[in-house]
Amino acid sequence: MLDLKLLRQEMTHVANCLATRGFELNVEEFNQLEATRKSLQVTTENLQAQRNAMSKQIGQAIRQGEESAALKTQVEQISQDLDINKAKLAEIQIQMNHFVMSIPNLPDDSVPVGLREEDNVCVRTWGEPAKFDFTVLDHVELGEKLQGLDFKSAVKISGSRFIVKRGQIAQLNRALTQFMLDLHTQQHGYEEMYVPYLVNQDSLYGTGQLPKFGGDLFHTQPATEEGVGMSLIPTAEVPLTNMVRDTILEADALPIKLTAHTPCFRSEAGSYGKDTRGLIRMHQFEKVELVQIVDPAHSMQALEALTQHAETVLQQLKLPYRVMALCRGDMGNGACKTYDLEVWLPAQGCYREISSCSNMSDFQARRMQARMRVKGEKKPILVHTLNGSGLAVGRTLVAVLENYQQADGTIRIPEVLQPYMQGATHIK
RNA sequence: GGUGAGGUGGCCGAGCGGCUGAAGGCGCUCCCCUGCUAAGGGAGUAUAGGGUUUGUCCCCUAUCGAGGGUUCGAAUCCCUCCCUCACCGCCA
Repeated sequence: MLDLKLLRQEMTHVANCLATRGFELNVEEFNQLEATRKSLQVTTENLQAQRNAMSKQIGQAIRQGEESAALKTQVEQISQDLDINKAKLAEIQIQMNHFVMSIPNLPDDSVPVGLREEDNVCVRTWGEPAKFDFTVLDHVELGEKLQGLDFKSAVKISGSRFIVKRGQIAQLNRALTQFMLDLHTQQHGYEEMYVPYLVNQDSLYGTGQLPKFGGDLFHTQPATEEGVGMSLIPTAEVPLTNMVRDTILEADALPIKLTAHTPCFRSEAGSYGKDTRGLIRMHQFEKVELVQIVDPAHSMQALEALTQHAETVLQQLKLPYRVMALCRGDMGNGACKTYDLEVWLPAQGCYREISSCSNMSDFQARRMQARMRVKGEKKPILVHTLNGSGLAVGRTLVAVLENYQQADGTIRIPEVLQPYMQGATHIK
């Protein structure tokens, strides 16, 4: 959510800036809403002030045993007007709120201009794609050959875009998450968290999934008729970031660095036909998430650091990758800057996204009212929030299978994972 | 799920229809005093929105778990919901 004051005062600048990410701000609609809001709010507050003052008079009159009936009828009239105005104002505020909540974040100046994926800029690459002297298999063939990826059972049990992993592959999956969590907690200073997988609506508004992207989520049925159901998390970013919702933090409590391993659930509505083969796009997948809550002055350095933390996972696994700075049009709604990590997949002969690291600046903090106290400042200021995958476990598994495959269809186990596999060196 | 007790400012805790944005205490900030330390005295100390100015000044409104209701007026009364605690039941 953007700063309403900024929106009011720098409308043209904001609109132009948003246009560079492909969002058309309806200036006219906003101005109209704003004008109506202003006049309604002023009259409403004036009426309230009148009512409060006269009610006080009535109180005094009664205490002194004076007549108060005339005053009462006057106030009654005011109250009636007030009710009408209040209702109108509430309606406008709902509209305003929806309007503002639907506006994406302003991109940072350093973000490449462009609207499509092709406009993303490669910042650096790491590692060399290995050369194979045999025909490489993709992870689906490898997984089925090793009887470790069971797509048939998953379809029977749940449907498409689900997976059953078994045996050594299931274990490798577990090894990956253990390895990632250990790395981030022991080397990168994150606190390990265990969080709910079902969250309430406030949390989803806080991190920006709602109101715009409810269709990407799985929602549970309301528990009661009036009650609103909870939703399965699409990423641990939601519970982790919402830890600081409605909180004023002391400066010395920052930065807060949190990590959690959770399943993630996405409806993938609108992605029909995309990545239908294999593990790339699942309704349920696992991720080790990194979240940082920082002083706004340091958020850009924090983004670089957080991206490094995610990169370290790939480096230790010796998986070739590249870092892409997303262009304005390709970034997620709440991000002011995003780096995607793309891992090399030999079977596809291309790099595929395995992590997305974003600085959300104050976009989520404003929605969540997550603030900090600054020395010398009277008012608390909004913190900045960042998040990134460190990494998507399912896709990392794909990368390991494909990059570490051998001519006979077996898989070497990356050295750093072997301690987590009882010292095993291969999956056969 | 049942019964009972509660949810008030950074924290503790009063208030139970108007004089309460909220006593008192703790904490914190500034000042004074005391040669250090301890103690003492004084002042200040919520958040959000708006008006007005762009002067960190002033004014207004809202907020005592959330949402409704009663009333001229609600932290205070009524209803619904959420949460916390205790006991019972059930259960991984």
